Amino acid sequence: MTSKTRGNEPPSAVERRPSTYARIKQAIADGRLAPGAPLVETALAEWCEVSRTPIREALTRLEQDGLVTRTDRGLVVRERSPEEVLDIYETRIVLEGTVARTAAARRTPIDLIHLRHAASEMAAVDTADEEAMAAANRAFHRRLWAASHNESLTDLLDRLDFHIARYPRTTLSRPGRWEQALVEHGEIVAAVEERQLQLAEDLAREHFTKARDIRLEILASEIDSSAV
Amino acid sequence: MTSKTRGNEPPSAVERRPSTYARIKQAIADGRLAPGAPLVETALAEWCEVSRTPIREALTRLEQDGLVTRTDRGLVVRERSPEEVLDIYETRIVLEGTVARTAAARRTPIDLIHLRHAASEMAAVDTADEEAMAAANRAFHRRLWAASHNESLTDLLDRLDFHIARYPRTTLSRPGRWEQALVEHGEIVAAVEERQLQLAEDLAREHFTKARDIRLEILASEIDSSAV
DNA sequence: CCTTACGTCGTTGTATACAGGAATGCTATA
DNA sequence: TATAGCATTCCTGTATACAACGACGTAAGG
Repeated sequence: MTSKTRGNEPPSAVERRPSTYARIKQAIADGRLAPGAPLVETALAEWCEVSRTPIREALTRLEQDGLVTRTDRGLVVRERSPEEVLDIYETRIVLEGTVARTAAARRTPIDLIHLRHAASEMAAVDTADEEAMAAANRAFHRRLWAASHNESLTDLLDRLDFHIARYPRTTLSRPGRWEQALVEHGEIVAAVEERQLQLAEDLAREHFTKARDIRLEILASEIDSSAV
Repeated sequence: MTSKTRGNEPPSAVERRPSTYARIKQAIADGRLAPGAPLVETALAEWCEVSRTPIREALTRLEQDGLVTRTDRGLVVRERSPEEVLDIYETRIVLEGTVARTAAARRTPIDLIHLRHAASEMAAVDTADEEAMAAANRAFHRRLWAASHNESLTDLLDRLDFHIARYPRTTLSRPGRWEQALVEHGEIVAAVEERQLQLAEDLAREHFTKARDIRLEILASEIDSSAV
């Protein structure tokens, strides 16, 4: 990736450049733009090989997303304290539980097909490829969101998701967690299929509560190792 | 951005201009820009007496907010179906319940003071001024949000709030609803004070469930009256 | 040596110029 | 009269010019 240095693009080339917004967002996601890093328009413009105008648009959107914030030193990648990270998990636990309950109430047969497909795709993923694991997991949960047919829920979860996604892979790469997640996904799908509203909600909440607990451990170990 | 030089600005010569974003948002809120209305940059630029650049920034933010959307006819004020409105209420019921529960767990003495102040301000509002009623009500609930000390919750609720706020006043101007809301607010504050987590959550959920029910009636009556 | 004042530079906010693309309407011809 | 083709005209996306503001460094004076 990072194929810059293309100044003379042939008009025939089908090369589809991702939006500046997506590019910067991705750079934040994978840590190339670390939390606290200053975002200078001219520098980003040079990086993306566009003028400041699209950069400004992207930064505006990112700021609205809450991924980027204004400090006295200008625009920087937003830093999240451990408390904030846990708060995001708490919020997500509630919303994912609600999504599961609503999906159990509203799911269509097609939703079930999609859910099962996503679950089996996930089971087939190479467990050495953390990137693919995260993608498959996300795909499954997005299918569950979609099955709730509540767009406002989906919108909010989409927002939350990226705030956590910046801290990648980790909860799923814990030994045994992946297999456990597969089982839990299966249980959630079953509850959704059988229209067990309360059960679906409880299972989803437990599922994400475990993710939060693992995150808490990770945060704790980071504090341990950084404290000197 | 907005002017930081305050204090020495005579309010006469240069009227303190709110941000273009706030202006357009307000215009959407009070219906001057009705749902479905096309948003043409040049027209808005003329209206706000600025160039297209700040307009574009505002529209980008509004689009990110979900208040404005891109159709084949360009950018328009987003229209919400009755189903979507109810879905927003459903989501909000859950989040407000969570906020109340979290506030009961985390509230500080200062939070309580703010809450009681906001409640009494609300009790003192002239019930003929729907605008003031809505503002006081919103101020109270925002205090409750703040007492939860969970910024991600607050962020999401802030987003949701405006999607509903566009349909103004109505649920509180129902006969008797205002007085009932005052009582319910008092109960919520008491539960938060006494750290009754479950009670606070239940009360908040009931409070917003009633708002949703009233909204449902309003939507029903609109359908009745529009059906010819 | 410390402090202060001034100048330069960097960065952002705003305005404007320019080009591509889509929609609309007009005209000419069958 | 209907239709096809063309021109005009919006409108948006991008680039660039410009001004204001703040930060930083340097130099001068106490």
